[in-house]
Amino acid sequence: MAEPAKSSPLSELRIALPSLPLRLQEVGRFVAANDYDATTRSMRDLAAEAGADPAAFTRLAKAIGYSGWDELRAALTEERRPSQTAPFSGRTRGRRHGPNADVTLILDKLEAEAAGLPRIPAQPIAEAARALHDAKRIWIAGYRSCRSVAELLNYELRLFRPEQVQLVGTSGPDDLDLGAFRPSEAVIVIGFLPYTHASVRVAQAAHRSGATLIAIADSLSAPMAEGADHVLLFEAASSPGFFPSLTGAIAIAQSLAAVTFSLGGAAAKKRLENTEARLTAASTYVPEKG
Amino acid sequence: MAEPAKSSPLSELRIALPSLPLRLQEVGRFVAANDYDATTRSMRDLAAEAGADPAAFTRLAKAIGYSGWDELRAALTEERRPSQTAPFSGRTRGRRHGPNADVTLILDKLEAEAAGLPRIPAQPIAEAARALHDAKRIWIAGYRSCRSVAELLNYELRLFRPEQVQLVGTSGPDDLDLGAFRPSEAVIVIGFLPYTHASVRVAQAAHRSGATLIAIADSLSAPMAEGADHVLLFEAASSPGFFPSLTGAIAIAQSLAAVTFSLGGAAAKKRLENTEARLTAASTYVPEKG
DNA sequence: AAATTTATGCAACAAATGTTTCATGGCCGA
DNA sequence: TCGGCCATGAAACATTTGTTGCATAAATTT
Repeated sequence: MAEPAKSSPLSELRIALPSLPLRLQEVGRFVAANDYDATTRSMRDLAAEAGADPAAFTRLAKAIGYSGWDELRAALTEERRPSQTAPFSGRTRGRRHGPNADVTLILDKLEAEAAGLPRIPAQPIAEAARALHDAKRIWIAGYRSCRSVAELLNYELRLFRPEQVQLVGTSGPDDLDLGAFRPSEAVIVIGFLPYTHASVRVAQAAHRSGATLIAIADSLSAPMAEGADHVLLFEAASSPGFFPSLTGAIAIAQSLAAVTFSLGGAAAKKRLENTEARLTAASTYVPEKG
Repeated sequence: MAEPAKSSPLSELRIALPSLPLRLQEVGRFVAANDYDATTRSMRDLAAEAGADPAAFTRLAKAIGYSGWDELRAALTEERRPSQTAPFSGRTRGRRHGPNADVTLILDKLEAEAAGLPRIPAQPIAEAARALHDAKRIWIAGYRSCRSVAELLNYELRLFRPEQVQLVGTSGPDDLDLGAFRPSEAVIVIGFLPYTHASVRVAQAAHRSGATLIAIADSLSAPMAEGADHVLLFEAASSPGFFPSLTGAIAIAQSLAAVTFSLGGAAAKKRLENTEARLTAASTYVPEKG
């Protein structure tokens, strides 16, 4: 009947949590959220802080397969021990294949993407943000994998400028929107190699209309960057693996939104607070633990 | 005669060390070298390992100005507490405002996000990818800003597993899909603070159904991580600015897709080539100039 | 509605913890 | 050499620790 030892005590706890009695769930959550205190302070101390019975901690430990609280605490302690894990990266560059070829791939990917971020030029982002700030309306377009970036930008900008931001193609075929661009507006197009015809069409329409065109792209020579007033560059191919990396584009999008927000000043802050208040009132969010 | 509380218990110890009796010096060195064990294990345990008398620890604590070993240990514990705030990042460099306050904000943001990426644990991603590989069907859910991550994952996975990947809530209300989860399937939920009720509902439904639950979250104690078979952690709050950072979540999503693809082997490669060929035939892409 | 199981708080328990006392042994100054 | 002083280990001490038995409350089944 003894459960086989799983990977990590915290994940064991997490897996078992939903099937536990109510009070045990409470203390389980408390332990997961305060695992450092769990390893350093006494069970009775924790019980007092969690507002629970000391016995609940013993029962919790037994419920997830340990002989008692002491054993659980020992497992948590060992997991937290600092020395065992390498402090930072620069590891195991050797074998290309092997038991953890996957892990190696991931580490290389993360490292490469981390290296790419500081190479993003900041100045153009700041300038583009000012253009967004001045625009009467903001259109956003991105296709295929870039659609996620477009939607994130749309979401964040709408938090404080709800009536002036719009995704291209939400209310029908793209072509309907392409004729709606005006000189006082801004159009953001996101794309990288291989470039879609759709994104190029949007960029051209924006240029023809006289609207401010902002391109988030992987190259200055990208077709949607032609005629753009602002080009924000990132490295899509910098990381290993099959799919082009989007972290750079996401980072640019979020920086753009952040600076535009800060340019908005008190008015933007007020509108964002209103939006958040409305969402809270609609109980969209799970209330934070008290 | 009480010494004033110095900066750090470890430096107090180091300063007082030379003027202590021989045995207390030994014990003091042992504590300095094993301070993690000093905070977690019992005094007698340490004494046994150090080959010293338990009483020596009490005397050591008193010798450097504490009321006893308990108080010294408490000080060491507080010093080691991890969550004090962000572990590093030299933020607020120089001027807070000025002509390029915006550029500074962007640079800080990019730097912080770049620093966060290598801290993403890779092993859980590899394990989750294997679970995805084995799943008969894959569901993906993410709300509000996390929707962009969900859609990116959906897009990339569908490139090579078109019939088995689906966003929760595309074909009607979410609730319709929640009843469709099966034990042989996998459900991916993305979310961070503040957590939406919708994402928690999906996670709970997945757990109840017996499907493999994969949570991409900012904390082990996130409500959608409860009962999850795999939790992939990233730092959402690591970067300055108002909006939580999504680069970590995006990087995880792309790594997950990349590893899952590589697990798919020749079959996945073949299907992706088919998809690409179809898109090329439909002239979705702008032909590369050459 | 009654019976049965389960969950939970309380209190008592034995074991372990940190501390203190005491006896011993070594050291230095008279 | 003697006598005071301090360092040190062993054992006894009062607390505190994690645990468990028990009675009650809640939930579930019959």
